[in-house]
This record gives sequence, structure tokens and C-alpha cells, in this order.
Amino acid sequence: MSDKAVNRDEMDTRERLLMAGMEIFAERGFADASIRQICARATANPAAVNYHFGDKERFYAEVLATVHLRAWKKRPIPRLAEFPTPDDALRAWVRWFLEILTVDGAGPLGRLMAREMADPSSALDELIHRSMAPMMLTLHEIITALLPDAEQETRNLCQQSVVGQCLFYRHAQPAFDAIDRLRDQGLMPTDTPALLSRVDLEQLADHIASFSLAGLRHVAPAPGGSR
Amino acid sequence: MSDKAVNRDEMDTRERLLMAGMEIFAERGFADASIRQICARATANPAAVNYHFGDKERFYAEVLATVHLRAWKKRPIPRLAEFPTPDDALRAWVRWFLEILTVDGAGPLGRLMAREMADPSSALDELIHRSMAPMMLTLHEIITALLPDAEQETRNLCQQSVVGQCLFYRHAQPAFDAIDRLRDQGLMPTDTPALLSRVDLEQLADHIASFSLAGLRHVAPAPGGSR
DNA sequence: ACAGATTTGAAACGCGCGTTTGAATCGTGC
DNA sequence: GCACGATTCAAACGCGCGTTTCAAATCTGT
Repeated sequence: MSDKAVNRDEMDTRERLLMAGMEIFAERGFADASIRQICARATANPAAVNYHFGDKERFYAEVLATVHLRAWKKRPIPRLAEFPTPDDALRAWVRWFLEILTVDGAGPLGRLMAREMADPSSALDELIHRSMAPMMLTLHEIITALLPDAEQETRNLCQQSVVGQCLFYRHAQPAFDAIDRLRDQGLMPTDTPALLSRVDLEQLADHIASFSLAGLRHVAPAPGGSR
Repeated sequence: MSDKAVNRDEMDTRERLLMAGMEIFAERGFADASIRQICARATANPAAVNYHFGDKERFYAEVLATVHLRAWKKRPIPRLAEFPTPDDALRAWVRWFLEILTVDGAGPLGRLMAREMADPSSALDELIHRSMAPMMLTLHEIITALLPDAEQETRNLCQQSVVGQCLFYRHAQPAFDAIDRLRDQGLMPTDTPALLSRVDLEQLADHIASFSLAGLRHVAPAPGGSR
């Protein structure tokens, strides 16, 4: 089960290593993932990583780049101009970000970004530059369209509020699981008012978008109330 | 600098190990922190951890318990009943949570919780049960006071929106640092519309509280508009 | 002051890690 | 069909880890 191999016949060793690395680095992190384990899943020799990538660190950097590429190819980032209103754009962006963070094999890009945040490696700067900056700039365009007259700092705070709400559902995943476990053990009564609760992604995107739009308009109300 | 010792004369070995463990587990995580390094900072023998705590895992669990105890003793969680209005209680809770997450030695409790989320260990369930559940239940009381007529699921979503906004400022810390680095290297123009920006904690608590109150009232408007 | 229990200390053990080595194997152009 | 570069492979190396061992030092009660 956990040691299933990456299909040996359709890819060359380099590709198989990248796929196996994606999976195992996301599962266990840079330090805990062992080259031997990755090579086993890729049905390759332990020396293969060093031959194809030089060392573990450069290999990891390649894996991050690959994960980014695959995610963005599969789910292109939504741009402000594609939507009739900034409200629609915000909702689409939230939906897109939640998908990047959580779907497709539990979102390897999201998991790896979360790991880099908890435990930054030398690859973090590149990851931010390549993956995170474009996400944030796109959101910033949308926020600016929604709050054209707000101060820069207000926009930043709002942007961060939106991102924070989305990220929660990536970071809190293990907490959801732990709470299920505690309930099963009877350590936490099932009728306890919910600590946390999972919901459908559509519904979640709707909630975050409308919660945030209300928040946005409150902290930077339309100028004057004129018109 | 990084190997400064924990004051040898005022505590016994057990306490010194716990203090050193707090620091080093928060800095480097369970797997990456080595017993030898922790014992060195505590000016103790490598065998001391095994003698006093059995093994590394039980030692780690003790460290988590200690960190929790210290944080909660220093900053008691604010309860709904202490405040004149639920709005005040929400703002106080947000402020308290941000402090737990970020101040006092960069918030060892917050850092360790973030690490457990990115990379859960066997100690996670206990941590959730002891530290996280009470925080969430207290917030839940406040949300319930603010939205007495909302459905349970609406309250949960709102609660999670509030928590997510706060957690962002713990999880994104390394991103702030990375962006500074990228700017220094000229890889990111200094006039780029901000990706992320740091702000004063007071101001931040105010923003999150008012953004959230607007969001809360929007997703669950006062019933009917009648009195 | 001394016996017995507790705590500290230096050294060693076994293990898994990332990496290196050098021979075997494969793929390809002549 | 053969030579030659690219790739794969098993084996080994050095290292740092968590842990164990057991003797020395220190504490404690009488």
C-alpha cells in the first residue's frame, strides 16, 4: 500500500524519481523523506538521485519546480479580467486557491508550501518567487478593483485576511483528523459544539467569498456614501 | 549565540532539559532536533534525556505539556463573561490568540502547534485535546453570543474564518522573511504592490476583529430585520 | 560518618542516512 | 558487430543519531 511503485514502463528514471519525490516529500518532508525510500518507490537504485540530480537538496528543488508546473498547468490562475465583476473574480480566486491547496492528491503543492512555512529550507525563496508571488499579486489586483480608494495597508490586511481563511483548510487538516480520533475514543463528547468542521469545497468558497466581501466593504466603506 | 546554555545553577537537570527542549524543538522540529544538541544547551549528558524521560518521544510530549502550561499561565484565555459586549470579547480573543501565536520568544506554543499541523506526531492528539480544544470552545461561545440564531454550520464556518486570519500571521512568518530577502537581492521590485505586509499587533487585532464582525453579520444577518 | 539510592558521566552499540565507487549493462552511431 | 558514452546497480564509507551500559559522583537519612 504505502510502498506502491511508480509505473516503471511509461517514464524514464528521472521522471519516475520526480513523481516518487513529489509523493514522498509531500508525505514526510525534506528531512524525513529518505532517498532510499524514494528510489524504492521509483524502482530505482539508491544512487540514481545522485546521478540524475547531484544531491538530495538539488533533487528537492527540482521536485518543487515540477509540482508547481503541474499544478499551474492543470489549474491556471484566474485573472481579474476574465470576470464580469470583481466580486466574481474574488470568488473564483478563492475557489481556485482552495483547490490548489486541497485537491489532487491532497494538494502536493499546498502540502509542500505548508511544510516550507513550518520548516523553511534553502528552496523557500525560489518557491515564493515562483509560486506564491504570482498568486498574491493576482489576488492583489482583485482587491484593488474592489477597494480602489483604500489605502495600501488596508488592502494588504484584507488580502491577508482572505488568504488566511483559505490556508486554514490546508493547515488544519491534521486537526480535523485528530478530532475524529478523539471523538472515537470518547475523549470528546460527540455533542460538543463543533471545534472545527469540514464542508464541501463549493460551499466553503462561497462562505469565504461573502464573508470577505462584507469584511472588505466594512473596513473601507464606499467613499462618502454619495451616489 | 545559537549554543548559549540554559542557566545551569538555578534549575535542576530535568527543568533545564525541558527549557532547552522547548527552544530547540520549536526551532528545528521533533525529528531534526537532536538529543545531543538539546543536552548540550542544557549542559547535561546525552544520557540525561533517557534517564529523566525514558525516550525522545516521551520527552517531547513533556515539553509540549510544559509549553502549554507556561503560555496559559502567562496569558489566561479571555472568557466571554469578562466583557461588556460579545464584540469586545471577540476582539480580546483575537488579540490573545495573536499574542499566543507570535510573542514571547516567537511563540513556542504557536510554533510547535504549527509544526504538529505540518508534520503530525503521536503527540498531536494530546496537544489538540489540551491546548487547541479550549481555545476553540471559548471562541465558539463568543461566536454563539454574536450569532444566536445562526445555524451551527454557519457558526463553524465563521469561527474557522476568524481562526484562519490569525493563524496566517504565524504560518506566513517565513514568507515575510523570504520576501525581504528577495527584495534585497533585487529579484522583486521594491515598488511591487505588497505581497504581504507586517503590521503592529494592536492594529492587526483591530483589523481582524472588525473585518470578521462585518463578515459574521453579513453571513447571518439579524433575523428578519425586526427588532 | 557511612550505607544505599539517586543522579551524572564517558564510552560504546547498532542503525539508517546521504553519498561515493567501480564494475556491469544498455543504447547508439559507424 | 563493435566501440564508446550514458545509465544502472550492488556494495561500501563515514557520519550522526537514539539509546544502553556501567562506573563515578552526589545526595539523603540515620
